[in-house]
Amino acid sequence: MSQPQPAALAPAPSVVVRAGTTAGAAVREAGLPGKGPDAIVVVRDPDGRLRDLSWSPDSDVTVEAVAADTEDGRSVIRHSCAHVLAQAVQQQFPEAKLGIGPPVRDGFYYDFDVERPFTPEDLQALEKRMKQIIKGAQRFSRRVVESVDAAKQELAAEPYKLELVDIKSDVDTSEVMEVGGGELTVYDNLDPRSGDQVWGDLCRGPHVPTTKHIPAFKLTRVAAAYWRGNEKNPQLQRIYGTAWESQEALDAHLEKIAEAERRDHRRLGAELDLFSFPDEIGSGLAVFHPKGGIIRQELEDYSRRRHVEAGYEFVYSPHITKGALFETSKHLEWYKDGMFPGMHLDAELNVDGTVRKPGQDYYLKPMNCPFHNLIYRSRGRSYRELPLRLFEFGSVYRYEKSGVVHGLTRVRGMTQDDAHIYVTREQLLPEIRSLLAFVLDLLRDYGLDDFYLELSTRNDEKYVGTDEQWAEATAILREAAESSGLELVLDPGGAAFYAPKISVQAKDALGRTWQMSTIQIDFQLPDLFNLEYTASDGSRQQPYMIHRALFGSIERFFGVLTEHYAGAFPAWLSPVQAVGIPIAEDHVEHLQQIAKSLRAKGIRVDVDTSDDRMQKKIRNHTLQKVPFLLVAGAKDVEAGSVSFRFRDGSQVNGIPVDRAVDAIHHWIQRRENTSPTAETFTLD
RNA sequence: GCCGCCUUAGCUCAGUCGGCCAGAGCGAUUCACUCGUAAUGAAUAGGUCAAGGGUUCGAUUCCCUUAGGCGGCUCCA
Repeated sequence: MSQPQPAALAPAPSVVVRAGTTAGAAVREAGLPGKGPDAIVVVRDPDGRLRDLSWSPDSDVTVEAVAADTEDGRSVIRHSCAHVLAQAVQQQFPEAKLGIGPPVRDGFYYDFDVERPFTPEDLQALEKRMKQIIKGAQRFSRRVVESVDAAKQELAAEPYKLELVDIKSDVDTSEVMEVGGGELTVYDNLDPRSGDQVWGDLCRGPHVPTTKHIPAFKLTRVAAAYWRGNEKNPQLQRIYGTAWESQEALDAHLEKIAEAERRDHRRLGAELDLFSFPDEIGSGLAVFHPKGGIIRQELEDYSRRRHVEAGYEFVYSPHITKGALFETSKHLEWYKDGMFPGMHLDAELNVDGTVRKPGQDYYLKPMNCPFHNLIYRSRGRSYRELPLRLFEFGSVYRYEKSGVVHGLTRVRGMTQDDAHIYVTREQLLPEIRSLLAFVLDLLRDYGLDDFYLELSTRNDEKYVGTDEQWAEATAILREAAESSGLELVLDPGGAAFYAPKISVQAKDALGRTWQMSTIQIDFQLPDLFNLEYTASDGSRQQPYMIHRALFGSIERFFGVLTEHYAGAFPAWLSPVQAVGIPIAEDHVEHLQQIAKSLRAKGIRVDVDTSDDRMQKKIRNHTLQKVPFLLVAGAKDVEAGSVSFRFRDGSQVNGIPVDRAVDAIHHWIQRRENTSPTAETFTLD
């Protein structure tokens, strides 16, 4: 999630720190703020390292002052707040052993090894202690530890910290804040009056000058986490919190979390009667109700149409297959754990129990590509047919571990809008370029328009194929990605074992990013399936294969769009596009006539003839997020008109029926993604 | 898969420190009301308190197991 408060726009002010003086003194002399949301909390040295305000260089240096309300400033506040949390935990639970405590996006956490897990009541008590510590204005004081042995002696009671000291040389990531940067340092918390050490922690820093510089924080949740992220290690108890440069920024952040909860697609799915996950079917397996079905159908129909226009051909394949197919494709070798177990069929036994016919294993398919390869291979192919673009809304099943299924975004059964494109070497780059443009264009049509690209490269631990193949495919993807003009982020080692990939990351209305489309170049499967085509010179050549999913999974895309629009879908996707609301029973007939005209144009419209009062009807259909409410009473009946009320409560009254019908029709036909309002809804 | 929390009416949630007929709001149904821009009134129906086992004179309440959900961790072709 992005920040509710934009970081200060002005460039960070520079100050010169004279040799032997502190950064803090220079900042003060320069007249920069020492408190408030834009207080300077650390400085950045010419090498880009963040330094404490107590830092004192050996020679004159120019540094950048880093304010609390910048991303770096917030990280420092959060990291310092994590220390305060750890101090509070060890006050309250002296036996607690410390894990790590880094800042993370929007907050921080700290891991502890404790006898019993923390309870919500513990969190409250800890918050209270933290507030006392912060009020006490303890000083964060950096101290270099002489040697590894000295550090070990000091940390004898902290087994996890000892481990970090031992592995210090090979951890230097943003997650492990404890060690790194060449020397071992401890940050002591000092009592401001006596100067006594109250608490201390192995840490590379930097920190805010005193605990008073943590203006606002909140502990948010507890969870278990494996020590150093490895499931073979013991689980520690993790406390998450968030901290900000001001109470206002914290409140804005909490409000944003509340808004995300209100938009949660699982909640909206029930409220708007779109889909459900009946226990009887099984975890991670959704059913779409009629209203969700309409949205899904519209999503798919539009996609289908665009794919036809872009030269794709539609294919279908079954949901299960004999295991041999996935042996050929190596899915059974690489992903068996993620597949539903096979079903053993067709075996026949003799009376004595011996096998007469051995039978075979069938599997639910986790991917569509092997099937598409069989379609490709079903007859000889000519270079004239390439690029051959096979598309399928393919249902796939993956045995996701029980703890990971989550609404529509992580399911066990889903529909991929999957395409496999077979091309010659020469066609590869232009095809990927146009593919990328196609993908982005289509995503924009659904209302997502803020993207960046991610290039996932080879995981050297886990891959098949030659160095040349990987280098070539990666270079082509990179070139296509760079020519798109979008920001490109590298994801080293993030590729699947068989191919590098470009993924399109889209930001939704709340600024959260979702991985949407993926594009992969595959040189393995054409080989494993012996795919070939006849070139113009009569030789047999192996095609390249591109895997491509646009939505990824329809279910997930549905979930993302639900949250993006907060359930207020664009009119063209809305399950109910218009509802007629009569003021009294006498006005029903008039609305029925209007509804008839709308239906004739393919618009989904109801007339609410229930016993409810008209105010109640407006409330009901507003809560159902219907884009066009058509109100009619005696005045409208007499004038042959109708009155509009929109989702935002704005209204346009007394519109002649024909104009109203045309305007709604045009709005939907244009696939406007915004909600109509009195201001934006034009009647021409 | 691991850790923690949770599961009471269709939905959201009270409640029972182990004891008579388990409550509310919304929703549903019926009746009355016919109303100009976010909740008209009344009545009725609806629950083996997730499932199974145990402890107990007695369990929705305590314990165990299972299923499902939620928040993380690990994983995500």
